[in-house]
Amino acid sequence: MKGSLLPSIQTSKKRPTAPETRQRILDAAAHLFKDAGYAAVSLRGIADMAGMKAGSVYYHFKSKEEIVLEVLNTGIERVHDAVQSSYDDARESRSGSRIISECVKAHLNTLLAHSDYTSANVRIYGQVPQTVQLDAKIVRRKYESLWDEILGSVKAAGQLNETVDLRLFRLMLIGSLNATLEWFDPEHGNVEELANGYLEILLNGLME
Amino acid sequence: MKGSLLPSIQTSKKRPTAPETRQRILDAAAHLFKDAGYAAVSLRGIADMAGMKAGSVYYHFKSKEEIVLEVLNTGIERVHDAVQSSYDDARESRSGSRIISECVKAHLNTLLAHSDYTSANVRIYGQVPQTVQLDAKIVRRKYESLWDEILGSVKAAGQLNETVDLRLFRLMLIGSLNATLEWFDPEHGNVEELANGYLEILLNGLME
DNA sequence: GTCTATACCGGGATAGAC
DNA sequence: GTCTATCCCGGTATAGAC
Repeated sequence: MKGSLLPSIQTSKKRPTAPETRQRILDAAAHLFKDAGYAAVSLRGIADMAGMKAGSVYYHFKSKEEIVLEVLNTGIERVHDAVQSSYDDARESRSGSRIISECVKAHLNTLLAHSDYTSANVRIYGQVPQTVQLDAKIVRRKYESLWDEILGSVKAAGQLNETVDLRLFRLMLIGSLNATLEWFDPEHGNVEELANGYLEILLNGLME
Repeated sequence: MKGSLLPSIQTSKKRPTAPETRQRILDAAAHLFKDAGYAAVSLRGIADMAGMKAGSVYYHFKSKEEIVLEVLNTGIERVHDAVQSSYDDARESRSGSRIISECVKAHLNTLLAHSDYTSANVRIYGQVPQTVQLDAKIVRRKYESLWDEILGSVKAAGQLNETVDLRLFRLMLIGSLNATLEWFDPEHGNVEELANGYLEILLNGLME
């Protein structure tokens, strides 16, 4: 499941060409998108950062939409992989709070420190054309399912407050984690501390 | 403190003209901005929804930036007023959870059901030019201060978990509330139920 | 106070030389 | 595989008639 199954946006079969240049374009696009949003980023700007002229980009991609779709999907694939891997490791512990903690840290680290693709996804998903959103939704949903599986397994082990609505909690959790993008600066703050602070509130609650 | 004190963006002194038409333009802009983002909305689109031609808008506003700045500030003023009012009412109860609950409900109701201006602010703040962001930051900070006051008063009454970092909690709280904009549909769901679900997790925590 | 007309710019995208 | 040149469109903003 690399970049496969992209219904509406035509991703020209298999690109036989220059995987390295392709990457440079995608890296540049992800970096610019996460800072400036979708519409504000021009192909000229992307090309410039990738060290080429705008026209040359079209040898590698059919359109701006094809570029952004690949950025979007790569972004989710990266958090998905990171969280899946943390989940696989932590589930042996059979500790619900341990499992959730590790997965939250994986999500935050990928989002804030490791991947422009993931932060670009969070930042611009709501700004891209509907057709792109529709295509990107497939991979997104798989990521949501992963979290439902994680939280479901903890609940099944009887380690969760019975009254908590899992879907609602997942939405709140991912939403609050993604919202850190608006204010957290990884240059200044420490992601581990951030995660611990959030987890304390989420796991134990606010009230005395 | 209506729309006063706007340093960088020149808001032409005092508009002696047609407050009603002005409102129509701002209403249209807020509505379009909250759905499509900043760059994707054109002055032609705003004018169209306000029932006029693009050129006419410039009789009322100097630029797109002046329009968006006013939308942004109005959006914060509205949540601020709503939350302040709920806070004033609920503080008599001297119940920390009651106070927080009412203020959270006021924020969510304004954001999701009552004000396009507030949702526009949350949605597009990160997309507008730096100059506009800088000007809009003043009003934003006052709103953050209000929440610091609310949470601080509850903590001072000894009703909060001692270990909770108030600034971090404020960021997490507002972030998670604002993130509901991405998925919650007020036509389908009930804001009161949403608020109750969030509050249960935030106040009591997730773990058994 | 709103209109039409238009200037001006920068966007995405294509064609063809190299 | 990248370049230059160019097309076409739609954006913001202005000028001047009404």
